[in-house]
Amino acid sequence: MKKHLITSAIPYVNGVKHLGNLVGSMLPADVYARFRRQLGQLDGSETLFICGTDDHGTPVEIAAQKENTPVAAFVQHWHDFQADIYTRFGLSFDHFGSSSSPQNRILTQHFAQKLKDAGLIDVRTQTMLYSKADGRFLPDRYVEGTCPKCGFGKARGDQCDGCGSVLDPTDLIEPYSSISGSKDLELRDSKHLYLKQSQLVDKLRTWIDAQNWPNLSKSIAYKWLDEGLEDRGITRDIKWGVPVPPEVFGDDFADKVFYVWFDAPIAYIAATKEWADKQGLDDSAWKDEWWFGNPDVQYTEFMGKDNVYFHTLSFPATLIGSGEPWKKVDTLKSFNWLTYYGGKFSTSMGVGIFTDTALELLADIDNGPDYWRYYLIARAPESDDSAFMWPDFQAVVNKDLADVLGNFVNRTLQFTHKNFGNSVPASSGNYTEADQACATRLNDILTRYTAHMENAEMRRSQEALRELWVAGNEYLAEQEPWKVIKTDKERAATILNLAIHMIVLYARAMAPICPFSAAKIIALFPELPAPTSMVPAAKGTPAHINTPWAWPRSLKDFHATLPSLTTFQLPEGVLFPKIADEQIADWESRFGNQKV
RNA sequence: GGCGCUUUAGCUCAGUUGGUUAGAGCAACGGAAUCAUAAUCCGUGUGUCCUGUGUUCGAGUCACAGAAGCGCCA
Repeated sequence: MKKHLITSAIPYVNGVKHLGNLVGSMLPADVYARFRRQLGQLDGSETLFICGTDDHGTPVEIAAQKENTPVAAFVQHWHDFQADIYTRFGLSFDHFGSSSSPQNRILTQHFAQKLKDAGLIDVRTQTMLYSKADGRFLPDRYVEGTCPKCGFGKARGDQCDGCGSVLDPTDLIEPYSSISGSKDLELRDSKHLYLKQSQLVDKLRTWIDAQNWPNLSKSIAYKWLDEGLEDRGITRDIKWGVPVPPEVFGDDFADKVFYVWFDAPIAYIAATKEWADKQGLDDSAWKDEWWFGNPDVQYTEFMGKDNVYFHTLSFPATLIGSGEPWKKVDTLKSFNWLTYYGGKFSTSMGVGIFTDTALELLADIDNGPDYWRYYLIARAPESDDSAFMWPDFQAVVNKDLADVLGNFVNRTLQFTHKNFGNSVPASSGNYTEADQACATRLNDILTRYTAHMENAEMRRSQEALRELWVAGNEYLAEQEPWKVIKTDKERAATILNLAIHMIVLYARAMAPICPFSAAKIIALFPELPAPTSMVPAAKGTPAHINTPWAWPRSLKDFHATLPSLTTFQLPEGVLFPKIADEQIADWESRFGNQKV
């Protein structure tokens, strides 16, 4: 039986993520996972969707220090903060873990041990700047000084923002610590562990040759291989991280931790163990079933393009180097950036829309998160960077969700209600050519839609979904039940019966992209099972994890999985309230409407 | 600096292995209809397919050079 393992790149724990982070991996991964779960109800396949926060590294350590908060508490706070936001966006992780979990510490140390056993770990000495005032080694970006090339006063140890030169911290004139400002720096030697990736080049190439990845992913991977993959330092002189076990690597390493990019991808595995542990399952539930040598597992990773290197080379190097049969990625889906009016979303500059703000802006609308989900999927930066603009957001949401879909549901149910009350009018069973043509068309669209979903093609999926909705409006315009009913009530009943079934079809088909709205529509039909949630409702908003709705792969599948419909309710209020022009104008003035 | 991506209708983008009059959605304009949240449906596009050179019977589609924008560089 097929098993679909899905991971989204884990967001850095420090602070709130913006919409670009959301659309770059977690949201498309969620759409794909939801689709897989629904399809699983037809083909029996299982789905596991894992994510978490990336907790380690210097930025977190320093941020916590500045707030005078213990790092672990700082991390826990932001982890919970982010998890809550994602729940409210309807992200249906089976588990949202932490790279600072005990599970990850054990696994990371396990991999380091295995790599050492395989002879792939070297000890090398690095010379780095040490700040006495800060009591720590300074990573490149935390050293500032005057650029030797252009004289720019605030050049960083890795690069000069004045002239763009790539620098070494020791190049800087009058270097100082950007943490404390102290100039009391000195060079000290420090021993570090290196992963001998250069010895894994052949194995990696053989593996990558066999992969069916998108061009972008493959070309990035080959580029690194062609240039000769360099050995990589996997330890750091900081305190916050997975400790390097001195019993394995010696006392020189007692105060060191693994580099954040060494332990972060391992957290995919560790978070799966967290998931199993939480339910009291034994190790085979996460290991043998999902990660360790099960040939039935199909593994799909979602990430922004900046993460491709780590997922195509460095993480696989860890897995392959271990000599153990750990599951490696099968399908690697990478995204470009969402920009704010063509400029960068920037956390430090406060440019763009952050996920918590996005939720607040539409807090009055109970399916408001779907507005974001739908829009972001429609504009997913799949082949190129894609620009967020307020009027575009308004146009897509109002036109597609409110006018095309919302109005179809409303016009169908209102008209039916006037003529047949709350009962679903029975079909005569006599179908016209037009009915057949409509069915054929819906079937064609569903076939394409399913194929796009299987390939995790977001924009195309959204287009197909929209086509389904348009087909319903066209059918009504053609059949004119409001005219037919004056002379032939039975025929009008058949038309409406079909239109009402389309509503349910739409709800099931849109559930991966717009789960909240799908649930809202399904709730109009008392005979249809309501969604249940695995995740506790956060702030009154359920995540709708377990949708009991089979995927409508075809009309045949749709009908086979549908209980008979006899009654319905009119929606209370409007399914998709529109976003007003004044609202957009207000947001434009608040957040800006030009490139920064 | 190295490498890569992008450049197609006012806007956002599709265009498979090169093959006849280059497509979709939005916007705009015209019309139909009135069941519906004035929503819907139908119709309307003379676009140096960034530029240049080349390969070819034939190029948006391939090659080379260049321009602009963007990204990545562990």
